[in-house]
Amino acid sequence: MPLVTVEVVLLTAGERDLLVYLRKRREAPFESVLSLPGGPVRIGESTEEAAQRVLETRTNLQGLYLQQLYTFSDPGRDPRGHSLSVAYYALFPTTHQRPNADPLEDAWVPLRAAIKRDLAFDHAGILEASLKRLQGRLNYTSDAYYLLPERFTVPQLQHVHELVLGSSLKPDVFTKRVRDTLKRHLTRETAPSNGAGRPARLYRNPVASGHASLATVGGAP
Amino acid sequence: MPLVTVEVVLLTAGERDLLVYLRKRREAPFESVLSLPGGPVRIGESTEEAAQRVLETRTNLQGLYLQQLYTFSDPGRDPRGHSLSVAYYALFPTTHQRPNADPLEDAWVPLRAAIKRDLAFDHAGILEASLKRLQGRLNYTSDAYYLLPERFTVPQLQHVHELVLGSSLKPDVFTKRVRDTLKRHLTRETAPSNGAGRPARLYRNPVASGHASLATVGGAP
DNA sequence: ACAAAAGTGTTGAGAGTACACCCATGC
DNA sequence: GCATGGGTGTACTCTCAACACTTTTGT
Repeated sequence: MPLVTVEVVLLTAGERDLLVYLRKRREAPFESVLSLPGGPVRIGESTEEAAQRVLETRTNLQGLYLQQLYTFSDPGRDPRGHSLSVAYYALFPTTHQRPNADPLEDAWVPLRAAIKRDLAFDHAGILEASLKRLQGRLNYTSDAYYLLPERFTVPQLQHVHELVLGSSLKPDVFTKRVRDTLKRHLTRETAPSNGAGRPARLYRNPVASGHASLATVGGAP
Repeated sequence: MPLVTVEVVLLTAGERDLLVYLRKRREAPFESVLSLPGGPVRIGESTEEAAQRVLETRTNLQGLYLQQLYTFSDPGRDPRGHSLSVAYYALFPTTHQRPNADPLEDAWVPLRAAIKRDLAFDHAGILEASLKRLQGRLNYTSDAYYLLPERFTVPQLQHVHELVLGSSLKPDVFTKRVRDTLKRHLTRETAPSNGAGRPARLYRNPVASGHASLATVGGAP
């Protein structure tokens, strides 16, 4: 029987690209190579529970939005022997500060750069599949909102879309596309001005309930 | 470690609904209950290879179009113990006759009826997920063509779309939607008349290469 | 006042729908 | 010829992109 593991692609919105959480492996094979957080699935737990457990162990984050991506089962993907990985992607909102335990151990890496790097196992391929899936789901799911804080502006939402698509969008066109669906969530507040220009209006995040929470303090970070 | 298996949702186009291939279980649990063809994944084979092997063992069909659906891992899904199933759906064109070994052992069941039945394990849920996925992919993939023979007509293609969507489409609207993409594959032949009305024009199937082939004769069929 | 960014109103092109009409076959 | 179903052409609608314009802030 192949060994069953999960891998988690933890993503958040950075300045110029999506950022993916990677950690430096301590064990062979691929010692000191960057890899996705992951681990074996235990008896009696679903793969989704395993993914949540891995996330909490590595980053102290609980209850993140998870989406099953694909199951990778090429017998050659792990040099130690046949292992099968159920990959999930997790979306971390820009609400809180990003957890980052030890700069020598883990890192937030720009996604497109990470895909081109030499990562452990087939993890570069898993990142590529995550990006493609996210791009495909962008316009008919709420995925983008899981990358935004509890209050956000249209320009912020546009920025997330641009990060996912990897191209820039025209502000007026984008605004029109989302105005109708968003107006239900308009607040009377405006965002603090960011130096120049008119401040944007704030919207309530429609998926705020599913947002991240830091686990009870006591863990590593 | 959970046990790793594959399940295959083998679908084809029937008269009034999609048909799914189910077989009557011989073993406990769920003895003599209808279930999806499936089986354990062997060391050294990918889940896709395992799915192909299961298909060939059960139906003598080789090289069918397969699509990974989802991985089901609820620890309670198998009463014997924790097992994880990677589900695939397979599309069987209406080219050849449908294989059907023993009417007491296996059957082609209308999909929507099957979803409502009491099937073994969580197989009804797997069927439901297959239908939803197929519906979502219908308009931006070639899935529909994998259900059609090597030569097909626009009304046949429309019929497949109607089966997947579960609703009827207007012939003129549908024709316009597919005409441009299809005209590259128009042949000079026309279909034999089906009793009344003008015969439809035949098109070459754009995905005919990926079609089914019966394995070397010698098995059960 | 001016620059910068947010937000709005108007126009025009393209996709998709409805409707009407023409074509090829069996009886 | 007529019924039946396949195929096409035309007008209408609705969405979406482009462009021009107004609003609100910081300097």
